[in-house]
Amino acid sequence: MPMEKTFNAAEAEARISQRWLKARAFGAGANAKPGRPAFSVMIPPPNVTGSLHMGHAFNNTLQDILVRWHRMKGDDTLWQPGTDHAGIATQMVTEREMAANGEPSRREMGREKFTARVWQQKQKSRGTIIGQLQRLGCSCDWDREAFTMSGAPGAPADEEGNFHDAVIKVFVDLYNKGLIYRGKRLVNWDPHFETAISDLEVENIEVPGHMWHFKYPLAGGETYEYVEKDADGNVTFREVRNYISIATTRPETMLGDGAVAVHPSDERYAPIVGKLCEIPVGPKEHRRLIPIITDEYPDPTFGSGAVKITGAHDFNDYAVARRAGIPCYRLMDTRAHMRADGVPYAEAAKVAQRMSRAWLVAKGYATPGIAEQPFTLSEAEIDALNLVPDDLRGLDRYEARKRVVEAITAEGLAVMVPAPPAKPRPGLDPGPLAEPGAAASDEVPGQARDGVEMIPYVESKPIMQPFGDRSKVVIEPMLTDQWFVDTAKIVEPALEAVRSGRTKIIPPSGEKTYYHWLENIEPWCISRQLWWGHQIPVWFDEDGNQYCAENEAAAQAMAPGRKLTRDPDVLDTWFSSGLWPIGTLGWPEPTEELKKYFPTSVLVTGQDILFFWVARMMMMQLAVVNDVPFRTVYLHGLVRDAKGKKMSKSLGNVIDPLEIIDEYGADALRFANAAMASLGGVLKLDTQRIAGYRNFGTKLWNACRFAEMNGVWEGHATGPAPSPGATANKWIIGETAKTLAEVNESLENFRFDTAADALYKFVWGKVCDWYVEFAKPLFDGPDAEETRKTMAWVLDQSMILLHPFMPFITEELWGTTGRRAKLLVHTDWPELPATLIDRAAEREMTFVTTLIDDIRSARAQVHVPVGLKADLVATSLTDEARAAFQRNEVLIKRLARIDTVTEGAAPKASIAVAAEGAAFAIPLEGLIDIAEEKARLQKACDRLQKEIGGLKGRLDNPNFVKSAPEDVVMEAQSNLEARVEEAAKLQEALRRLSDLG
RNA sequence: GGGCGGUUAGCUCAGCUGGUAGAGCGUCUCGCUUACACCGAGAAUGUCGGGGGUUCGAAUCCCUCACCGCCCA
Repeated sequence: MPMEKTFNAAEAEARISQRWLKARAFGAGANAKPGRPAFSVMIPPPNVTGSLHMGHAFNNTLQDILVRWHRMKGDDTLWQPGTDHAGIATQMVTEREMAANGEPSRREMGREKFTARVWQQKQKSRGTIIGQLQRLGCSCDWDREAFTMSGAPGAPADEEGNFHDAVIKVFVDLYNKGLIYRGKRLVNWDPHFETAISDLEVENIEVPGHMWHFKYPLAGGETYEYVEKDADGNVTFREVRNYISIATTRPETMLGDGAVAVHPSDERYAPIVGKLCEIPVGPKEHRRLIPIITDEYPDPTFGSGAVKITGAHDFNDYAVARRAGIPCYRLMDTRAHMRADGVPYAEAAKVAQRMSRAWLVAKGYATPGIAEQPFTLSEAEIDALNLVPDDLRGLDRYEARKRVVEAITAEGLAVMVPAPPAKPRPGLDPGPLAEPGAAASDEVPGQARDGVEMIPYVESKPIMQPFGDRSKVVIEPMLTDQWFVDTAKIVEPALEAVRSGRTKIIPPSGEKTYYHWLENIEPWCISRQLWWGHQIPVWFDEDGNQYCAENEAAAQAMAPGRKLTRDPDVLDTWFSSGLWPIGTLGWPEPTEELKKYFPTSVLVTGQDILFFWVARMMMMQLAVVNDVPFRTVYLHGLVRDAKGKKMSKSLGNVIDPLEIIDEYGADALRFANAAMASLGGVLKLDTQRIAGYRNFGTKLWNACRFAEMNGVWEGHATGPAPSPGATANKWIIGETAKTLAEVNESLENFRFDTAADALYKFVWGKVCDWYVEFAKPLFDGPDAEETRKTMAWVLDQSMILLHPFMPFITEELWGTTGRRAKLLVHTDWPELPATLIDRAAEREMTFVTTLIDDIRSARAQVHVPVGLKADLVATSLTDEARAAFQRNEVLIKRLARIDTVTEGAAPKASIAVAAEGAAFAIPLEGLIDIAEEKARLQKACDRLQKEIGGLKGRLDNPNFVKSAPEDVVMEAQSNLEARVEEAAKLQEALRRLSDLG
């Protein structure tokens, strides 16, 4: 049955996939040859509930190319697949679906039932992305599919694997080594999911915001002289004040202020350091007094130079508070509503007041009263204090903000400025952004003073705000008990491994980023207040003592007779995926796979995930098994749309890889991915380009179809390169060997783009454009048999070399073009010696192809009809050129559309073509426009002259000849000679035409 | 503010350790020559972001400025 005109990807892909799977072609060690090394790759596990997007498609294409290549080379290959339980994301997806179905909420269900429900969701979703990866052609060992939560309590019976035990064991080990600790720390709190998240899961986005300026009155009506000076020390402003001016973007957090801080060098506030000031919110009779302290943190040039310190709700403030011993008062609950728990405000405020007083005494700013006892509170006692005034309790943080601003402004404690356009007073400098009343809700009637309308000073300005990368709500820094990995203690080996080259990161800029992050590593918060995940294996007794053990029985054994409760938190998903390399290979069992495939060869992943995952895997593997997880890390950029925009649903510019596969086939998408994969930078995806690579596949298809029509495949069997006699055949075999070398070298260096480029140029530019054309006349001559053999071999090599890039179409061709011993997926990657490259054949074919090109170009430019067969006169020929010409005369005549060839003098009316060692003329009396031909020749001469000028200039420069390497000088010399020769021939032709007039 | 990267043909990008710019797509002209119109033949197009420097020679190395992007504050 003759071949179709095009490859039917939609029909064939599923069928071919099935064949591979049925043959277990992707199993670990499939096609491995004795003595060959192992090659292993861990898939970056996609979210189990996710679906394939372009980033996955790109990432997995590259992995598959490497894996298929190594497998064909006979390496003992493993591509380990699997999915990630993705704590927050999966919990979110499940809850959303539950709500849509009208199922009971998570809280109504309770933890156990909910967890079971998420398992259902997982089983339902799991097939989606795995199936999509298979559609892309990923040759993972699917029988080994892993899951980061396999083996966890509650897992369905048919759920295989046991990743859970590995995770728990690592936690216990690290805990016992003192590398994991629990503590009350300020963490990023997601009020939507009501869990802590790591700083990497926070996106800082600049949004429009406001900065309010408020007066904090000094205690007891005290006053001081506030003086501002310019750079030369001249006084520019002087005023007696009874307050200190504070700027804030978050007025609601004033309730939790523990101090006001100024820079130690700030002379303006020196007189009042160590005094108390009043937080201007809350019931008047219970206003809290807080100390004015010094710290390096406040920037004297920013705002008023004074900063309120709210240790429990701001990371910078937290650091200041820790340094100064200032208490941190938590104001909000898990949903970022103002706290409604605890004793009434009046009582809490009284206790906090004593804290301030005690601080002054402790720091020596105040002398203790005779009966005054030192006053301290434990962390837990401070946390229990709710300093939210009764009327604000239970409010959302933004509602509370609004109320606080209103109350302060009404009381006259907002800093006031004259309404624009009047110029504001010095000392306040609202700047151009000063905006009366700010948001409509903040509007307060202006107060008349000295006849000028005064308004509250509220700056409208962009502020950086943290958002949860999943929930998209504003993150609240929150003081909570969390578990941390003491990363500082395990970071050094991870740094050392890259510094020493034990693990190589490419591109090298990735290494710089890696160092930068690890050298400034922060403790890693690994607890999450979720239900879906690995529950932390720590139990507490009634006294709060911790028992860390692999299970409850073991914990109980550590605490005989005590009643234990387990920590309800789960581990950060990245903690478990951090163990992906060893966990998927069966660790802690000393499995064969672990021995063979660990450390893994290559990790291919996006550069956005360097910190999240790569760096943490490095730290964890080194800490747990004292070895690097991978030899090489290949980082690639993010896939964008054709204009470079990030693909997002809201922008509507998402390109769905599955739609692309439907329309163009997986091979086209894969080849496009490979061709785009230059090192570094952004990846802009253009469907036109994908269509181009679909066409490329068709091109190969049709070359094979042509071969079939010419009986090339009859009796064909895969074998070594034939030894033909015809130059064209020798030449294409050499080209094949050169291409193989180029592909090998490119892939060794992870240059998927240059590998793809080399293959494209070879298959289209050499095989299809030239070799197939050469073969047509050869099939009619004495060399027909060897040409058939050569073409079969060359097309075989093309299929083999393209297979890692375009597995489907090549496997299909492989199956339809001959009797094959094995599937292409397991066919040996060729080893072609350089001796196959015949330099003489190469030179001869270059002569032939450039001559054909030049004749075609000359004809086209002077509008000789393509259909017209012209005559050719060789006006001069060296012996070598004559021999080359004669040997390939049939090819030249056919492709350049030449009728007869003679040697002799050029007729006057003819077009001229110069070649190496030869000059030709095509007599075309009456057919060509003399003026046009003259113009063409003149243009060619001009171009040559310019080149000659440049080359001469260089060679005439004694410094060039003296300092440049010898081969460069020689090359310039021979180039010059060739150009001069060519120019002479064209000049000669030009002269002949001029004679004609 | 700190760090990293980018700025090359209309578009998207290559261009290694300095030797005088390339590929795909798009554009234009011609063509149904029995593998392929998802095709063939031909053509056009760039003071390699600006300025300075090193060098016989710079897209390539150094400095500087401008703009863009990413990461971290």
